[in-house]
Amino acid sequence: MEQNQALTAEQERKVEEQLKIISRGVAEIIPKADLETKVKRSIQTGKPLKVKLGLDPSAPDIHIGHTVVLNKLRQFQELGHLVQLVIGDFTGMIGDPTGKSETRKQLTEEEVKKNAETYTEQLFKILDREKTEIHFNSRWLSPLDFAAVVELAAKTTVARMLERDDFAKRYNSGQAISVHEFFYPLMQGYDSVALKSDIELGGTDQTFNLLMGRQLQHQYGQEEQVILTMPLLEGLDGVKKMSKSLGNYIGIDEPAREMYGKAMSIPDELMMKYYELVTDLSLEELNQLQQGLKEGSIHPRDAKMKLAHRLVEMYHNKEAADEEENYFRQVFQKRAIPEDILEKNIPESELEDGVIWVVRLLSLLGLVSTNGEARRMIKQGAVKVDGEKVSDVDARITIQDDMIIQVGKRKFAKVKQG
RNA sequence: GGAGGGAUAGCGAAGUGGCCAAACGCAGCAGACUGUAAAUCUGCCGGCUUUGCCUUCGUAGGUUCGAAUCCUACUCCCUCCA
Repeated sequence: MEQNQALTAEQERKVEEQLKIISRGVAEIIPKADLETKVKRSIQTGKPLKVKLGLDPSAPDIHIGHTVVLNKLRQFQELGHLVQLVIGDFTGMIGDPTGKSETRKQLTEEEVKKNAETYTEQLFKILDREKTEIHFNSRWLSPLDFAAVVELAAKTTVARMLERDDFAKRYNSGQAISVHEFFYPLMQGYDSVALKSDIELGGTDQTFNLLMGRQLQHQYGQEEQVILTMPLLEGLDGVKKMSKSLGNYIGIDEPAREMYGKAMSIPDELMMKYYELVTDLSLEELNQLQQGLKEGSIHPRDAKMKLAHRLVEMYHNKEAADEEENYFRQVFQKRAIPEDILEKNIPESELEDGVIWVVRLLSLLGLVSTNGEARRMIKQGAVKVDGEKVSDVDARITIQDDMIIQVGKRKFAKVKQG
């Protein structure tokens, strides 16, 4: 990282601009000085930087939490750099212990392959295919023999491993840590060695693993990568990190309606963070919004609707976004009945002279999962038939075509005579 | 290898012969209030055409009129010692 020839004024400007874009929204850059050096050199030599992102193929659906990092990658691409996606097909068979309080289940080779495919399909909704390399880390990890593995393992210490927060916690609380779990950071780090990455991205929870890459590169005689961590996006619950397994996520492949609805359900406090991390609003727009919310000139609900609209527009299109906004107004603000509700036939065999027991009806329509639930809903006044509350658990309903059954605020079904 | 502790509903956690379908907390669901937010209050929260019945307290047997609770074996987990 020496050769510090003077840059032209034009180049200086470019470096500054790149650094500004790269740094925006980032949680941490380790170390900042190296980033500057690398960017400078890249501009001087015209050689793109290799920016690595490791993907864990255990949860194949990309959600907007992932997009925080992906958007940053796209920015790199827009600046002319090269993205190295590493599908952890090999690592996936071990399972990343990060943030998990217990040993993760290992995936089979087949599961991993299948998940990886799903991944790449979705990724290019955000990334530029032309400037992306896809690597499977089994390519360099499977050929390693035991001697090589021992050598790799010798490059770090148990004490160092135990610095990692979740390992430390588990160790101290007496929970099991399998020895093989120590290999995960090593392998991820080795990926960087294999690819000679310049920069590695990840969520803040990945910091330890990313640092391992730096350490290993150093020990293998390479220039160390710069680490860039992105803030973790909390999920719909507003507390925990967005993740598929917690079910608090918005998937980028989800239907527009789901997406809009889920976006509306995020806590207010998180709204700005979402705007900042997952939309492409400019800084000025962001500030305006923030100001408006603070002064009370913008209703938080409206700001959130705009966010929901934006998201749907990004992953579907404007028409869909408009439609869902409209739907939302209809159903939730005016408490109206949506036009396109699920229709379902009630088979003749369920009827006795055209009459059916309410509880049975609800479960046939799939509005409840058990009869007990149906009873509960009825007792609590959550059930309406054609707008009329049904409060008798034993009520019999005379089926009519187009009859509308409602459970709670959001579940509707239309009865069709079969 | 030795000694000890544990396994209870989605999770955490009480319960140590009948009052246990199992306290309590969390999560979830519904109602009220709202902005399908948050907070709050109320109710529900194994299954069943439900004043009752059926299946559940790691697994399999046993004792008993009666077992989540006692006995036996097994599986898994943890702690300490080596």
